[in-house]
Amino acid sequence: MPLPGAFFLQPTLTVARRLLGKILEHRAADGVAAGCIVEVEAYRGPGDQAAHTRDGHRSARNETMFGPGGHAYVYFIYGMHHCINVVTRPRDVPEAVLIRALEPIRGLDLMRARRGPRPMTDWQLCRGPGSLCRALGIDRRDDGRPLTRGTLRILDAPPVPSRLVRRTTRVGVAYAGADAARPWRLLVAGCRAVSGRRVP
DNA sequence: CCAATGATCTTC
DNA sequence: AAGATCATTGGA
Repeated sequence: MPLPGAFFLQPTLTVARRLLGKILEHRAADGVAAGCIVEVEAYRGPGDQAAHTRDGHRSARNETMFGPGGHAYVYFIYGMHHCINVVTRPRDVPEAVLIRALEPIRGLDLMRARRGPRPMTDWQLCRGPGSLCRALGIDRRDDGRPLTRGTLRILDAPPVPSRLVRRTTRVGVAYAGADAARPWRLLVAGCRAVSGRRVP
């Protein structure tokens, strides 16, 4: 079952924590692919200097973050990658959770085809925010789509036990001053699909 | 370490 | 209108 809309209206760090273990599924024209969420980062609105909505900045790119929770905020970065966020909180509270890694569950052959000819183990297919969007066939056309229904959904699954959850600082936000030090990256310990900087 | 590659944002 | 930046990735 897809998660209900109310799930996404909770405080953003709560949503981030509870998203670990849930399933991100994309039913595209060329097939279905899905994975279990194992790494996320919370971005907390106007006051968070690492967020696209810092200081209330509102533009065509981040407009989706100002809408109600439960929708996908997908943006294009570095001229070649897409990243998908889960928008949280009610309308006009511009917060979101970036999905950084998935453990592949379904459609591994399709993921492999989308990722290209480079040899890759299963757990590398959705490692990193750009990589997982490519493996699931997610791009800017998916920006603003609901995650509670339709062909891009987050499905309920058992929560990850607290003893397996680690918190660290967020990746790639060194420019954000004091907010760069906030432990708003959550990940599942011992999971090989987790991106970049590892954790004991 | 650094190049890729283009939309977005800042500044003129 | 031009220049810098970027919630990244993969290869030297």
